[in-house]
Amino acid sequence: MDDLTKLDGVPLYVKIRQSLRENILNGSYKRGEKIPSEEELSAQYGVSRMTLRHSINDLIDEGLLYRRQGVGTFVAHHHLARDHSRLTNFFENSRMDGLQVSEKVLDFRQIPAKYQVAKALNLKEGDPVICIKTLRFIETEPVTVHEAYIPMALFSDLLNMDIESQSQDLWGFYERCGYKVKRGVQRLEARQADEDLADMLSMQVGAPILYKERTLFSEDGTPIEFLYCFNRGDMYSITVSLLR
Amino acid sequence: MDDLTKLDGVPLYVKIRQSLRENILNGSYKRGEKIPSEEELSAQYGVSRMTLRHSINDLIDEGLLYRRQGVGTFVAHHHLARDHSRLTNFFENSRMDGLQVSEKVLDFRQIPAKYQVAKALNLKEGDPVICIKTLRFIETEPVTVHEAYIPMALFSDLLNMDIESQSQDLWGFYERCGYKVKRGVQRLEARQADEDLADMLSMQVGAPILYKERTLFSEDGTPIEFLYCFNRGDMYSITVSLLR
DNA sequence: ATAATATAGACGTCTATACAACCAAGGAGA
DNA sequence: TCTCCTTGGTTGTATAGACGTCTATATTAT
Repeated sequence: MDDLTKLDGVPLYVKIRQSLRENILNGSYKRGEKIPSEEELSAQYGVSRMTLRHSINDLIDEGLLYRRQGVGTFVAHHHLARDHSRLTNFFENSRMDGLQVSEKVLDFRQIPAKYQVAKALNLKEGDPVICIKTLRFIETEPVTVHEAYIPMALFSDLLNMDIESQSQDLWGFYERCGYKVKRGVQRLEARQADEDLADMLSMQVGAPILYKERTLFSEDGTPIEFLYCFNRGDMYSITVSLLR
Repeated sequence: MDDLTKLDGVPLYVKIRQSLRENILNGSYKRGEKIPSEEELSAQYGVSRMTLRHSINDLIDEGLLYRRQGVGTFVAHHHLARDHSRLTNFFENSRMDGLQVSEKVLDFRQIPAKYQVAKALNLKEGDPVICIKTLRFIETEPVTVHEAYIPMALFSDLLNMDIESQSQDLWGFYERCGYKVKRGVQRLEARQADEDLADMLSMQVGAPILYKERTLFSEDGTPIEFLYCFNRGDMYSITVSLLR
């Protein structure tokens, strides 16, 4: 049943986690039902109980399992869609839905940071930042004005690159520079389109705009991007998952 | 330095986690700097390395620390505000900001579930649900129309209770019924006030509304609440943190 | 019947140890 | 000077075992 032949560099707990995850998703372990005890499973997989617990802990974090001390470990009744629990970006998300997405770069240059940008990026007012302003489309329809600021000090390479090709994969670019996007904080408001926005997004002045401000952080907590985002209210909604 | 006298029922890893957290927050371990090695800390606290790692793992999940294999463990440069990373509710949040909050119950009764409600709560259309509609105020200003649906089957007790006192602490009520709020999924849109909303929220027809749909889940994945929420765009914003 | 108690099974915590993987820095050799 | 390699330090994975705590159930006493 379970090979788990070693020597491939994949940790045991990862393989076991994967095996358990499959059993849950394909229904071998049914929703709400108790799975075998840790003792039993560790014997089944031929690993120590601590290793097995490592796998189960991960699946609990994913929301697939839950424990009741003194009773057992159970499959959750409701599996949250994986995307919801993750920080994803516009292109990833929309392409996942099978939609054609594209963008047009409106502006791209180095400027001194204004107060709000500097504060979010942990810089001083006036420090150099790169500003990338784009208009984003879903299936030829303009839906979002996107205004990103990234610290010059971290990503000066960007200025020497082909922005058209980079701007669609900023996250990849960050990673190639050694900063993995790990966390973010975003704030959302409902606003109304002013003349500029209405013009760019082909909508009426006063129509609803879903406004978003977001800061992205790398694993070590360095702020790597601050973003203003104006989304057409009639074309865009944002889904997020919450933990307690 | 570190007492950790046992016999109080508090696990060692929790005490150590707390001690480390304090050292981080009060600056004994400075941002970006390396903390002592796991070997060193486990000796310092007089516990095994595995126990110490348990504490550190928790703090990494909180975003206070990060590891670099082969190098060490470091204090994150940017500590996300604790509230942001958590699922919190309206009253908790606003009171934390020192604001006076209150609410008026507009409607409270048992009704058959409509399609969307039934689907979110994992019920069949027409199954009985309890509907609680309230108007919420910050400092005498109406800001939110709040329409919650909860499954009759789980919380029939609610009908026999003083709704005025319960509705302000629904989460506490859920918990007393054995369902701890653990996860949530919410979707946000920008909309415009119709006549009803404009009237209730003392705003003009067409003014922006931050619309929110939310489902809450207990630890075992049972959906326990589905919510429509209409927030005055000029008074309300939503902040969430994201993980990757 | 009801209440107190014992028990078995399950998860929760903790230890002591071992080796693997990885990284930084310094030394050896070309 | 430059490259390669060794080495020490640190985190990553894994083990076997012990004991604590909690829950549900069966048993016993009242």
